[in-house]
Amino acid sequence: MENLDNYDLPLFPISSAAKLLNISVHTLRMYEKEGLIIPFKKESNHRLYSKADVDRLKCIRRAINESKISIAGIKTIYSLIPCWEITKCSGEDRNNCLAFKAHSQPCWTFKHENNPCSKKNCRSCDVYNQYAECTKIKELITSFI
Amino acid sequence: MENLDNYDLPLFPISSAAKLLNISVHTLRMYEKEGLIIPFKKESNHRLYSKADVDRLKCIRRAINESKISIAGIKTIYSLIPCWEITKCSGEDRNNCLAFKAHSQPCWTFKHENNPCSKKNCRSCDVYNQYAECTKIKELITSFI
DNA sequence: AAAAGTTGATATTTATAAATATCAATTTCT
DNA sequence: AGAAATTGATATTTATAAATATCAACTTTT
Repeated sequence: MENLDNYDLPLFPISSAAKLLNISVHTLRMYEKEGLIIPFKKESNHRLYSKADVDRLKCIRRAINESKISIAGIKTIYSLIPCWEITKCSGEDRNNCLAFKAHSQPCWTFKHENNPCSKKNCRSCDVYNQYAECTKIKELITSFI
Repeated sequence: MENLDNYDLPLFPISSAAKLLNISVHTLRMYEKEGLIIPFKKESNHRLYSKADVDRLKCIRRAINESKISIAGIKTIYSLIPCWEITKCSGEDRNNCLAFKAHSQPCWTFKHENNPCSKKNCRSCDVYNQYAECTKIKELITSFI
């Protein structure tokens, strides 16, 4: 996490982000379809990526290429983030929440209705933002227990 | 988990276990080397597997073949089990524990010295036993928070 | 004694996830 | 106007994890 005030601003179109990461545009769209990344979308539907997004994607690439964790594995690990604690979900909200029960999809890949998340944008949610790094997830779990 | 009183007994030599699982003997040894399974060992060093072991291995095979989670991914997920809660590890014990800090290896792949685990056999530990199924790990985390 | 187990290499095969490359029809950016 | 973006297919390539198959030298089981 760099200390830059434009760290979270939508700066890069998909082609620039792909160049920064040295991967193809298609791969970026694939990561999005899998729920690993949520880029900004202009009204025109064009994607824009922040520096934070690029860092998140670098982290994902390390997990895939160095740690040898498959995309399905990363999704499963993301699904273990105790989102209900971060969002202060009530007991009733949890029981009605597909994300709470999920164990192969991150919470932010679900549609949230009639719960604290319905008003939020997952892109700017702490659940999505603070734990891109798999290594931080254990610390997170530890901190909540 | 079948309701059989011989469920946890060392019954099958490696060749029989391999046949039951329809995989090769070498693959079973590989899973052991990766820390996914801890079979019984006779004094002669020969492996023996229980029905519980076979069920655990079936679960691991489903994660690999159906859920498409890589072995490295499974190990990472296992490392997220809050062992320190299950074993009632003290704060000081945690800080001295490699397993507590690990995020790519299950706790039972470490040597435990001078902590509550040093007296235990991981094979018969709840951390190892009760959460072979990845889907149960989220429930476990939830239960502790 | 023969069969089956052990460790520890190394080498090869197989299966498939991950990534790339296309296409087309359309829209937006500069 | 031309470049670059969009969605949504389909097809192919590439990289490598997972699994198998070998060795050899030795020990244990039956």
